[in-house]
Amino acid sequence: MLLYIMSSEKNETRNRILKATWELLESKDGADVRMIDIARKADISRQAVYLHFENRGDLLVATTRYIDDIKNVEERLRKSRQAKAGTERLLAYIEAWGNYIPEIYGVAKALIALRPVDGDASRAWDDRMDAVRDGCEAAIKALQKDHKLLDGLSPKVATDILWMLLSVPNWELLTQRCGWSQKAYIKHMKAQAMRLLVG
Amino acid sequence: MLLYIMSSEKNETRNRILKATWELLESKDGADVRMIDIARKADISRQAVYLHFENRGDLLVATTRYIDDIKNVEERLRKSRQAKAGTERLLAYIEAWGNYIPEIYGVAKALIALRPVDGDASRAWDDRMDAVRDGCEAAIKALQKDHKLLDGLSPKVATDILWMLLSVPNWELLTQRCGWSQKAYIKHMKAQAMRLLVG
DNA sequence: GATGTCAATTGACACTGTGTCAAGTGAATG
DNA sequence: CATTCACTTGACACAGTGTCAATTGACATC
Repeated sequence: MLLYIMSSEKNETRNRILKATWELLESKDGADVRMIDIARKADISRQAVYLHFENRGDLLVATTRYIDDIKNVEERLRKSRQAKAGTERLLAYIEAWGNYIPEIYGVAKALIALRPVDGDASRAWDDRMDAVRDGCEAAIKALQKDHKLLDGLSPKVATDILWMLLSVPNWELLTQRCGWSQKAYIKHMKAQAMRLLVG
Repeated sequence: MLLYIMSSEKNETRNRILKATWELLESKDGADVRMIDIARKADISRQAVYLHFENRGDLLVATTRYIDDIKNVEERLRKSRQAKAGTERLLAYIEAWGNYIPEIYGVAKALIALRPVDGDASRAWDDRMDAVRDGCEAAIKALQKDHKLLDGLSPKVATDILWMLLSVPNWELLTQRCGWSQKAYIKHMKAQAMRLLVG
């Protein structure tokens, strides 16, 4: 307990930086969030940010971890794994991940924007997407076990398709540019997955 | 004829810059192509690039136009519009656009990367995507006319779905990260469109 | 109460890339 | 011969990232 408080106290500034980063990335729809903006929001000097994070990429990566912690992704996705029947599980996964996207969208956008330039950001984002792919793969495996996978579709290809369907750019296109509500997005994604994967 | 030669001669350097930009964006998989790289490849000084293009965004936009001209997009897409039956037309459009993506991929990537920062690049890319959407909409309309549109699907939603399916990020995910061949990509996209839209 | 530690501050600076400007060159045009 | 045009060169402003050295103020320890 003492240890917990200590580390919490010690990381107070660090957490304030992470929170500031998150909030700025969420609010400013663009990714033109500078280090100085973050510092100002966290009420410290620009240089002090570098006492806690090596560079911009490092900070963004840490921010995604921070959000995961607070939003408790693991918990949510675990629930989707409890569904027994293959199709139920597929739908539960779509619901869990699909509803998580809007919560990380701000950071995701910044990370994607940094991708061509920053190797760290690139790796961080790819790692996260690989994790999503694992989830897709597991859902497809469950489908296959129940003999519900569409005829002529290999698990690999089915996983690829589901992964594509649930990508952040697709969510962005449909909800931000096409004006779909989050509810409509989830509904249609479920319907599409059923049509494309379940036979 | 004289006029043609004159303008061609006059624009020789301009075309060399466009060609250099294109080639660099294609070759360097990243988008870290600097103005000086382009200038060097075009065999002129960095500053001279600004005699032909206002800024980086302007140059990138002009490069997409240049590629369109050389690759003759209009011609290709027009062919897809000649198909009479709704489903034929849908498939022809997927084939035409789907096979065009790899040819503009390098520039597309650079333009997308610039999006959060540069307003010009943003607008340029959005314009191009709007044009694709128009193509999708026309294909869906043709489908509807033939009473082939899946029951319960509005033309708007159907257009959105087709647009999403044929997006560049999806192409990137499937062919670059999942290792699909271009041929497999086209085949599966057609199959998916049929499942999702045709009833 | 002196000492040391530690987080943070301040001001300065190097570096990169974009975009601008002024002066100059060299070849073609009239 | 003078002008024009595309281009060159060198210099510079500006923005953003990342680094460094010297300093401050709080807190802990002996």
